[in-house]
Amino acid sequence: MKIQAVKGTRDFYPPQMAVRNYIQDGWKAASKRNGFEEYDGPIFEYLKMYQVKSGDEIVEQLFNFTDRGDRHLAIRPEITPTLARMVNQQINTLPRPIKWFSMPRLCRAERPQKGRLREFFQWNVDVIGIDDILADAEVIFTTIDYLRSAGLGPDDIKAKISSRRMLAAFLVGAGIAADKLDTIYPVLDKKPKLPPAAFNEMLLKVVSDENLVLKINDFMECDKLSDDDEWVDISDEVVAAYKELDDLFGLLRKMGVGDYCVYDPTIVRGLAYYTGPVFEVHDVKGELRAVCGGGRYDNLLKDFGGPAVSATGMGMADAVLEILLSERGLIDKIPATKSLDYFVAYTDSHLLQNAIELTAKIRESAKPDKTQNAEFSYKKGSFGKLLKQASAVNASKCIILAQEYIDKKELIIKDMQSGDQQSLTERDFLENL
RNA sequence: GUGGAUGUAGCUCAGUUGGCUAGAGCACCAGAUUGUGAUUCUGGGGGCCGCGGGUUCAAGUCCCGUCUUCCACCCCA
Repeated sequence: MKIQAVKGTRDFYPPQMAVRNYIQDGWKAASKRNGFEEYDGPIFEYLKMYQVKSGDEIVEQLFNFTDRGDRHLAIRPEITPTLARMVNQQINTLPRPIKWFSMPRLCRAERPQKGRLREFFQWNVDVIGIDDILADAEVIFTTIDYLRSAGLGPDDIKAKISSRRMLAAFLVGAGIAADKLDTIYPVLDKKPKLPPAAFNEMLLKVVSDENLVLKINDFMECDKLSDDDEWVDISDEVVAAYKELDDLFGLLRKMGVGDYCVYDPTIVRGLAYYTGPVFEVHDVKGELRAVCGGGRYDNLLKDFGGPAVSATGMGMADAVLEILLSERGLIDKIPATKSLDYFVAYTDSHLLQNAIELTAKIRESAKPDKTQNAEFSYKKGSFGKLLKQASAVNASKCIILAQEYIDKKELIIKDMQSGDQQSLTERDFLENL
């Protein structure tokens, strides 16, 4: 019986695994450069954990099951609830700021499409316990720091930044009841995707006031952050939120990533839990869905039964990122084939035992800080074939055991690139490894 | 969940109005080549033609269903 891979999943053969490792190594390195520590949690949690913020409709969109103890469980579709749970459990003893990152494998039961799979990896970076725009700046910087290190420049990607706090203050200042905001956000989030007329119609349905529709359009079409704009003076809260956002841009410029950052009020994010700055990174051409998204979520820990602790963070999935890197030719150079430091060959099959012994000694000399690998051939072919095999496995050096080895324990070391050969006694060779 | 496209060797694909034993290139394995490799030449292994049903003397080819993949919508944590 032939069994296929499940819909929306990927098989990582060595070449694909090399790409995945390249991406994840980059995530990890950027996290560590910026002072984040790695954490992880279980791959499944109680189903109700994901219903806390998203309601029952979320159940259809995740893989859930009942275990033999009749527990209703779900494979994690995101790691933020796990993070909230873990932090809440130890909130009194964890030193602040809590700067953690993770690269969880996540599953969502959605229809696959471009840049969207049912199983993927998502880099998460969060700063918890700091109610300061500095933390937001650092999360955004870390995100850009990684993308920059992967080879993406300000002409390739932009971090579009806006403020949920400012948007909320503006809407309330314009006359919208605070308890209606959650129904308006998902509509505003669609503005970039809809033709103006359709958007206005949708918006009118939730605000029921044509003047408000115009005002909101004005606010969302403003692409420069400036306190000259008439909407800034609506209320003290708008002024405060404006100043905060302005400070954020100032910090990002100081950090040297100002070129990557633009103000974009159409970045709303559908989710209700954001409370401050929000951002998404997009490809400049606008051909792909968002590379990542994030923002401040000051109420989440409290919603998960913990204390009111502020937090800000970001999530970046591997799917869109890989498409983008690949389109820009940035993952072609990854050595997908295996490489070998030493291939041990011999001219006479009697020397196979010696080759095995020497290979083992080279491997033994490898240290954690100095890895080196060595192989011999399983096949007892002619010397020509062994050399052919050395080429095939990408060996940088081939060690040849020949008559000289029998006579005076001398090895021939052949550089596979240049073809140069030198002789060395086995003892000298092993001592200099 | 809705709609469109798709499926032939490991990969990229060809396969005539339905008609002999389903092909090519690349990849893989082996030999040419028993002390010098990566390019050359020769040979070889690989196919439930996605799966199931139907029409037909005859189906890779036509019809129906189903699954996968891709794309868009819904949703987007």
